Amino acid sequence: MLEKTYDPAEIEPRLYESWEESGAFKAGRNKDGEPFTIVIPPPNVTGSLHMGHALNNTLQDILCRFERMRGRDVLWQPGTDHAGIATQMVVERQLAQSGQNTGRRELGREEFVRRVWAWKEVSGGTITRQLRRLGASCDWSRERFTMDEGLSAAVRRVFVTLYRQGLLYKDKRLVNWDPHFLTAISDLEVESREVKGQMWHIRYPVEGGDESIVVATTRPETMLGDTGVAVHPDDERYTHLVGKHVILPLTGRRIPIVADSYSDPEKGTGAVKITPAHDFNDFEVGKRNNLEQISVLDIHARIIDADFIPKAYRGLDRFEARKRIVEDLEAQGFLVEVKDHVLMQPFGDRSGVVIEPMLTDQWYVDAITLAKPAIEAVRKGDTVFVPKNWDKTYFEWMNNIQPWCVSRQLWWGHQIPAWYGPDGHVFVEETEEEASTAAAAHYGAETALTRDEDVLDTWFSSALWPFSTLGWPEQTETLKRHYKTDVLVTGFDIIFFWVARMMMMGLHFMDEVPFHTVYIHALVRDEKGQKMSKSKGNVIDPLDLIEKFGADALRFTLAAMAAQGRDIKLSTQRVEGYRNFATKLWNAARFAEMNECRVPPDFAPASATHTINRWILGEAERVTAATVEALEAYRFNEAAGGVYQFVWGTFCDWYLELIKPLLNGEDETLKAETRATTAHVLDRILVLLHPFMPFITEELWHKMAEGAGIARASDLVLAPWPVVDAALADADADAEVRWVIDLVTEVRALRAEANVPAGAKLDLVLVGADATVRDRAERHQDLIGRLARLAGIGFADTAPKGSVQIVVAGTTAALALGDVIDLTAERKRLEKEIAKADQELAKIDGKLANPAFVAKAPPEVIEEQQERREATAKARAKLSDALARLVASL
RNA sequence: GGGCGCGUAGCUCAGUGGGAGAGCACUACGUUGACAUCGUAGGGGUCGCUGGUUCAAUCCCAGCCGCGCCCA
Repeated sequence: MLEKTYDPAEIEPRLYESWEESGAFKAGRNKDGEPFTIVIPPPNVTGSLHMGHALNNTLQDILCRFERMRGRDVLWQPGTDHAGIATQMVVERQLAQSGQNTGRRELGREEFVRRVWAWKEVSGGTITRQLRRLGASCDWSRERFTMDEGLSAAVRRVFVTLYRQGLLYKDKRLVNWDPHFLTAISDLEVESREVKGQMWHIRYPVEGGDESIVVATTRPETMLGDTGVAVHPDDERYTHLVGKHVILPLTGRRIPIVADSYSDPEKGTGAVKITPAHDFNDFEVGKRNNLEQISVLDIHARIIDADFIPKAYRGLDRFEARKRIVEDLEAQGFLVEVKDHVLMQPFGDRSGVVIEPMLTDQWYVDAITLAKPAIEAVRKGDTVFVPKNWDKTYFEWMNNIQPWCVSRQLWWGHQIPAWYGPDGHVFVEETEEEASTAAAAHYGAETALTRDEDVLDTWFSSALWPFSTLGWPEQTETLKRHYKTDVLVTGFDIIFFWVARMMMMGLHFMDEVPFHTVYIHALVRDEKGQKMSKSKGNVIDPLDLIEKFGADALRFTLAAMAAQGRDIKLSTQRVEGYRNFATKLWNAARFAEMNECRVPPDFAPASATHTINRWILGEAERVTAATVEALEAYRFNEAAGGVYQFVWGTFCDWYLELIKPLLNGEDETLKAETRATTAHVLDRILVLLHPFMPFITEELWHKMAEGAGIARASDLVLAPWPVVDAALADADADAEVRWVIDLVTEVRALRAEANVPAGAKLDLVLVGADATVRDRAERHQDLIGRLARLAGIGFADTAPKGSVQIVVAGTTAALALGDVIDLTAERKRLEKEIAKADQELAKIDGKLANPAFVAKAPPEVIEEQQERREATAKARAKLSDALARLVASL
């Protein structure tokens, strides 16, 4: 016997363990099945589960469980990401907090990396444990880590291959430099924010004469590295100065005035200072005009110690230097004016400090070349985005892609497989031995090499994830069988970081797209629509919700809210509501159990005879088909909503109520059929709900069988998904039950509006009922009586005196209210109903009277309108009859 | 400046070229041996505004207003 209440906290962990032990999630278990493959977006190894993960993995799990039941050989490939900068940050912070005053540099690279690994060992299990708690049916036996042996080998192979193909190279260019972490970062890791600053107008004297030119800048301190002044070629104010030189204040350096269309005559003074080594635009201007590139900042963004820089500024922090330089310019009369100015300033997304464009040697991937096939693949539809619109975002980025800076001056990550000889010659090889061999060949003798200190951008290894996790560069069976994968489920925030790069790498190395579908889901926000963040303190921890309401409730909530194209504003109330849904299901199962419902081995739904049973069997097929259709289209919310409505609104609210008289009746054959049907439909519900609510459904799957003394062929997780049997739909049964439901609903509404005490049983008379109605009423009078609280159902040609009338499907039903009738209320009700019908009629008549409508609308629409008009008119006539009679009796 | 998206019940949100929906909240009443984490019923909306297309627009198109996000 099922416990009175459902306790997810007890059930969920136990069931997960048993699934994992039985190998239910293992790929290859079902060798005959067509493969279905999803690679998990690898969470940071030292992270913990947040709401975005919960959504992301719930959706993947729904698909995996659905396809597994449908007979596919499912591989949900799990794993974690080493998350270079993020993880290094955490460990550095720990070092700082340990109070031992040892930073990573004091520790040394080897020891520091050892400590990061140690931290990974300690905390690395957290997120995978939490994914299990959520119910994620990953094949954990295949769990990977971006820095494990195999994946590291893949990284080296890709690096070396791209290098040899000329698609990866070392270059001295401006990069986004993070002066806090002392590393280069990619464009994507830079956040531009609007900042209130100033615009300084500085006068640069023109060489040989009294003239001067005023430049406007937001970064006066970089003037130490100015190597030119640019004016627009068409700007007549300055034409005569082009080709001349200015003498840079404070340093006295002599720099040229050049014409370049980069300067905007409308902005500032129309003249700009050019600092090629510290500004991306200036870098380009400098290249076009052959200007020198002079770096004036060190890696900490302090003014360097160099001869050409006045002593007073050497070693100053950039902001301090700005202050001093502005003061000095003012003192010496070079500062013309200072204006408040709002500018876009780049910040490191992790460090939060102002990013400095710096001229450094870095490794770059030729993304422009790699992007071409990746763009084409989406254009051709080899990979489709769902919702479709996201392909625009993808194209936008890919069409404007820049060389990808992949080197990082960090310690935690894949060290770049490049070695340098004494003369700086570079050897790019997969191993140190190969590099040594190459060096020996190059120099004609054994030569000591030093390895490149840098590591690769974390996303470099993530980009290989769909094939590296399957065994590449080895040509494994798994790789052959499961690449390309099926669908990638992810948030839009990493389309650039990850999706685009997987597309490029997948196409380049596997010659095939990594997935046929990219399902982009929403962002989970708090109930006010704010992005959840630690600093705002509005983070809802999915594990708290799981603890409180169960993983099933959280999963169902996320699925039900995962409508395409809109963010999810999560409220606890909603989760609570779906917890109640789980309880409802539990209680429905208890009811079935109490009534000894079970599916006999030879049960054939098609042979069911009773209308109620035939009706629910047809409905069950319909909801099954709808669920499949919705899931195949990634409409999670529709799938969830449809099943919810069926379980609560159809099965519990009506079917279970309708069969109570049958189960308590005398007809044993009918009872047996009804029990079988109930159990059959309940089983169906468990199957349909399993992808969404795996725990409670699995529990009931077993508990119901136990109670009935039957054995299940398998756990629900591996049970076969039903093939829809459309032949079970029975239009007559549908119409009949619909009629019963309408009648009961109408009578209930009437009772409530007429303030009939809940306990009072009334007589119902069907007026002028035809054979069909009479037949239906007689057949179902017990249950109609029960649900509508009737003493009995009779038939008559006219409504009994003093009765109140309603119209159900064209037939007048009279309720003898006797003393309990509230005549005024009843009159009001009838008038309201009539008014509603009149409004409706006016609307339809308006349409039908319109010749254009009759001429142009499709025949079926016209017919439908005519039918509606007739039905409404009939009902209105009966209502007004009833009203007339009522008024007469007053 | 470029791009994407959103404005539907008090709140959170579905949805559709032809009869406005759900959950929560609210109100009233609770009875029938699954369920008070429940049941029954009810109130509540010119579907942001203005035009256009159409026989017909909440839905398609344009403009406007308000809001959000991404990129520069």
